[in-house]
Amino acid sequence: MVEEWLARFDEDCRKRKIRLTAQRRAVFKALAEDLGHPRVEEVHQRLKKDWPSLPLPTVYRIVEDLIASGLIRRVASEDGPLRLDANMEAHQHLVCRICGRMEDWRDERWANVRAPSHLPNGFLAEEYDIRISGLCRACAAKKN
Amino acid sequence: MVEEWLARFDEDCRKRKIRLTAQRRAVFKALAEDLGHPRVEEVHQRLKKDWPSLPLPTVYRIVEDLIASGLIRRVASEDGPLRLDANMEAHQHLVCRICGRMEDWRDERWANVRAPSHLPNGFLAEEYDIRISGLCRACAAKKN
DNA sequence: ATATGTGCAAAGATTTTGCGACCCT
DNA sequence: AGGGTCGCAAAATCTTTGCACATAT
Repeated sequence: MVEEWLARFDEDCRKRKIRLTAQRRAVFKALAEDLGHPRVEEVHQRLKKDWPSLPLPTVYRIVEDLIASGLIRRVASEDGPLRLDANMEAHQHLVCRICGRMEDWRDERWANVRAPSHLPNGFLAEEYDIRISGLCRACAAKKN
Repeated sequence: MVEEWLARFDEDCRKRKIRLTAQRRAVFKALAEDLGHPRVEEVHQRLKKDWPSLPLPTVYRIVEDLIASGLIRRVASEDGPLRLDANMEAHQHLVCRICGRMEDWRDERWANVRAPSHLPNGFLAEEYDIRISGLCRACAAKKN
């Protein structure tokens, strides 16, 4: 699957006129290999073994570019560091209100949702980000 | 409306055995008066005029407590600072993928959605946070 | 060739922590 | 009275910026 995504990545870069650099490809590859919503810091660590010198600020810049181009997306942890997701397919997240932990979840009810054609202030909908907020088992147990 | 929310706040504090302090009440009041998803820093600024000495770290601690108790909630800006919302009623957000700007939006289709009774790993659903991700008018214009 | 992207170093912004004093219940 | 909270100061974490050099198209 990673191979397939990388091929599409190259194609998308050409299509969107973003320069395809080795650094960008490496960052995307790291994200495609880790779909557990890693932080930028974690991506950087993962890249260390193949690319020991790639600096963290560069990873930040690349991540920003890829998000702006729609090749990856942010999935806010709601409590601090930015988290990333190379999975652009429709899926939902369960987010713990207390510890911020987040896991993927897919419910067919949401799969075919479409945005209304008219949203306020000319907002251009691209996709739904549906998250169910609540308590994970561990935090629920702590509260009794 | 703010008065009503404050009354409920006092009651909820008692109910949940959180000590009702003047500081906590002031923070909640500031949030009830500004429903535009302020950052912690903005809440702190707003409190300055009524409470010049209340330190920022204390605001952080109070905010953390109120979130953990379900009296307010986080609405992640997806690109950095934590944002807060004292409006606990069901509503949706439009979030710009590029600039992170976020606005409230209410669609009746979502108003009465209920969480499935069984979620993975014993996750305890409290509410849906439905956000439509895309481009705000300004960012859409910049991209042509 | 040239505009775009990267590396390096430094700073900026945001959030957390430790500890003694204070105050709600 | 006693344990949760607050104030203060300091630090840790996360993210951005400026500028010179390198590189993709």
